[in-house]
Parts: sequence; C-alpha cells; structure tokens
Amino acid sequence: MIAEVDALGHDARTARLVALAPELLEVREAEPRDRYALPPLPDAENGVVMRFAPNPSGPLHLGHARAAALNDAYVRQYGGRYILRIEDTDPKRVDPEAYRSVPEDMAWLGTAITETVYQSDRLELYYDYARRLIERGGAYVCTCENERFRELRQAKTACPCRAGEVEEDLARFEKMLDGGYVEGEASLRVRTDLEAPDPALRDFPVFRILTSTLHPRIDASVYPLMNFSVAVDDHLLGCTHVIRGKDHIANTRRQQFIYDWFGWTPPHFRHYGRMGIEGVVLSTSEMRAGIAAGRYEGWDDIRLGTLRALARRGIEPEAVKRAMLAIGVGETDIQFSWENLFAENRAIVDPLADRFWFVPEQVAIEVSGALPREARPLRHPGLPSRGTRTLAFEGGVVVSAAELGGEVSMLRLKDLFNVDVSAVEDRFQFAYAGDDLADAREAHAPIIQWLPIGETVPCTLRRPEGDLDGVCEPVVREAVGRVVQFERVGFARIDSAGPGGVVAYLTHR
RNA sequence: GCUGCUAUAGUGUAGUCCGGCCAAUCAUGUCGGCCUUUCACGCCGACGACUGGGGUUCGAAUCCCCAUAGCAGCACCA
Repeated sequence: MIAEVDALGHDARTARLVALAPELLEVREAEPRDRYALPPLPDAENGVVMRFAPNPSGPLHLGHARAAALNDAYVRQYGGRYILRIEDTDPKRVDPEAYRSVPEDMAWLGTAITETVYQSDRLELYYDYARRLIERGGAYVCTCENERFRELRQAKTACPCRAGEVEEDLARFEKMLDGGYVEGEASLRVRTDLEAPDPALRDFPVFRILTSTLHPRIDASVYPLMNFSVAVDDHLLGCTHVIRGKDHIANTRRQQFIYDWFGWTPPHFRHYGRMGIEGVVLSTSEMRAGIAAGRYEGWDDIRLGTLRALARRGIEPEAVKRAMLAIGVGETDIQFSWENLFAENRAIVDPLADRFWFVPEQVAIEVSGALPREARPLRHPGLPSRGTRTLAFEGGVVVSAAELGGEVSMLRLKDLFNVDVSAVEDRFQFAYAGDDLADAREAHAPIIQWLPIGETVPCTLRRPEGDLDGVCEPVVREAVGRVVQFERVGFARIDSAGPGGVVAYLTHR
C-alpha cells in the first residue's frame, strides 16, 4: 500500500488526496524568497545594538564591507543603534591615516552608524575594569618568560604567578601602570580553565606593556588586548548581537570567561565563514607593501579590493551591500566572485548610465559617395527623454581597427548609414551603401560605433588587465565622476578629463 | 599535532532544526532564441549540484557512524 503511494508522483498523490479527503489538503505557500533576506536574530523584537569594529590599519576593503553590511542590515531591520568602534589598542597596527579613511569609507558605503567610539579614549575605563577583575580573583599579573608559559600551558600546569594573593596582584598591576616593568616583562592574565581542551583558552593574556611603539593618539604604555577591550565595550555599550567572521570563534570562547567573571550576560554571537576573493589580496599589510613597492598606484588602484578602488571603478555602494546580503551569514567558506557583484551593479547602473561611443585603437577612413549629415544617437535607448547627442559626419570617420579585416564586406555605422568595405593594399576604404537598416541586417553587417574625423578626444580606458587607448565623443568630458556606458565595450566611470584627453575606468561589461 | 567549525550546479544561495509536497529554490554564469540601429537592458528556453562510503527507515539533501576535503584557532594582533 505504502509502496503504491510512493510510486505515485506528487501531482498524482495530490489528486488522490483531493478525491479521498480534501479536508486534509493544506497548501503550503511558496513565497518567493527575498534574495537579500537574512535569517532572524534571537531576542531582537525590541531592537538591537550592534557594532562594526575595525582595526584602523588602512582603508576598508570587501572583507570589511561584509561585516559592515551585515550588521547594518540587521540594525535597519530591527531598529536600534549601530556603533562604529575603532579598535586601536595596538599601536603597531594603527595607521594614523585610517582615522580619516575608515569613516570616509563607511560614509561611502552608506551605513546607518549612530555613534563612533575610539578605544584609545577608553584606556582608563579598561584599567578600572582590570582592577575589578583582579579583585574578583579573575586575573593575575604574570611575569613568566613567554616560552616558559607556553610550555606550562601545553602541560595544563599553573605558572608560579597564578597563586598570588589578590592584594599582591592588584599591586603588581599598579606597578605595570606605573612603569615598574619593561615591555614584555609582565602581562595580566585571566584565570580560565587550565584543563580546557583548547590550549588557546588557558589563562590567556588581557593586558600587555608596550613602550617601543608610540600610539599616534595617546600617551600610554599598558594596553588591553582585544579580548578584554572587546568584552568590556560590548557589555558597556549594550551590544545585543555580534556578527563577525569565524576567525573570532576562539575569541568568543575566551571572552565568555570574562563575561562569567563579571557576571554579565553576553550578546548573541554569530560567525560567518571565511571569504576569499578571486584575483585580489585582501590583506591590508600586503596591499600596503605592494603600494610601497610601486606595484600598485595607491589604495584606490583598481586591482585592489578596497572600497575606494571599487568606487573609482564605478561600483555603486548599494551594489556592494546587496552582494554581501546575498552571500549572507553562512558559516561555509566562500569564494567571492566578481560576476555576482558586477551583476548587482549592472542592475543599478544600467538605467543611470548615458550611452557614448568609444572607439578603441581607432583608424581614420574616408567614406566615398556620402554627403555630410548629422547623426543623433540617443543618450539612453530605453529612456528617450534623456535626449540625444550630435555627431557631424563630413566625409571621414574613425572606427576601431578590430572591426575591419577578415571577411567584413559591409558595416553599419550606427545611426548613420551603411558602408561597403574594401581594401587597397593594407588601406581600408568605405563606400556609401545606402541608409536602409534592413539592408545591413540582411547582409549581417555589424552595427558599429564610429566618430567623425576631427570630432574626437583621446581616451584611455583603464582595465585591470591593461589600458585600452582610443578616442571618444567630446561630450564625455562633461561626465567626469559619472558612470557611462561605452556602447559595445562596457560600463566605465569617467575619472578625469584634461588637455591630454579622457581617462576612464572600466567598471564591467 | 591539538581544539573546533563547515561541506547543495562554474560562483553565490534556499531547503537540513521538525525525513515524504525535493526528479532540489533563486540569482549569477554559459549556450541558444526573441527584442533592439550596443556585444547593454528586457523576455523565452537550455545547461548545471545534494563530497564519498556505510547505517537507520516503507521513504534520507535532511537523522547516525566513518572517511575525505576546506577553513579557523592554539600571539603580550584585531
């Protein structure tokens, strides 16, 4: 009997059920899923407090954008506060420039930041909570050699410093603050669980002494490590949910010890998987090295994955956010594909971009048998109200060398007329061949962009794979800063226009 | 090595918690067609995946075990 039912297809089963017992049939709604929807957050009905907490070591890149966009989307969805927290407690990894560039990049991305916090402003606060932690027996000052401590930790053995009295540890911590120890001589450690299966959790450090590198904003020599400052700040700032990469999973477990010592309730954590990006380095230090070595022009070099590089290419911030939301918060490691970002961007930019003609590697050709006339191509074929531009043909045109050669015997100069193509020696000639578009279609003549001789400006189209030189319409000079579409070539952002001509960056096809 | 996490088409993603409506969703990509004075946009169609092996069950992408692969952490970085 069951086997018989199994053998039926879904439709047949439904039909039988309707015939036998229609009241049992429930139709499940098949709502088309929003591609950008994120899974619901627990305990979020009354709003959330979330944060984006970058280390100010350089401009933001696509990896940061994922964290920034995901947290942003949740704050928008549930309402609440969105804190930008600058985590500058390691002076070795602070680039003073980043205090300006990070907020700039966030502004470009368009996130709903409600407040900005600098951890370097909060050192006294961290010292204060360190004292409280020591008073609760949750931390001790350790003066063991690094190497020695590692061995002990591996053997699940307490180091000698661990047995100290609270008063003594309190005094030793003050000694740290007063400069009584040199760099590396002493650190504050949390009492965790020496039996913890993961050695990373055993009595990890939370404060260190650092005098060899000066902090660009403050005068300090004792710094909290991120697990301490992050836990204290997340608690004090009232963070309810934390979305971060899974490289922080071990940190979450470490921070749990701090929450436990203080008796605080931790926020809800969620860790997404690692994201690789085809063809680019996302490491700030590698990018910095490449710029220093002259391999890249700067932080906005289009071969880089920084937000400013994307902006320079003509990628819209909204496209970046959509691409990140489409990826979501999965724990699987992924390979980010430019194709997906480009598709999001194309959808945004296509209705906005005016169409212009760019003729790469132009050759000038005389056209015989044609009278002067004007072509008036539309600025946007889907939106005729945008108007036209005017190109005056007076007997000669430039076209792309790539269009010629081979079997081509007829071409349609777009919005002008047809020409027959002939070659004498290695020189091409065009001869007027009628206005009728149908003729060109019938002959399978390619419809190509062209420009009148003399009515062009030099144009360099910069692409990750190399520059493409040619000429474009003079009016393109008025589009600096905007994304246009060079017909049959691709979308491009007009970067500059000077006496030397136009420089454009290819956005994508 | 130790401690964890993950595994669905080329890429991203839904479904996995609560096994049957999954001959597996959507997007992107590729190919073909239509539209079009762009190789864009739009429309139509095709292609393409449950890591492998056992087990439980009438029935497994979904539950269990093993294997494999990838990733993360084991810093006085974030």
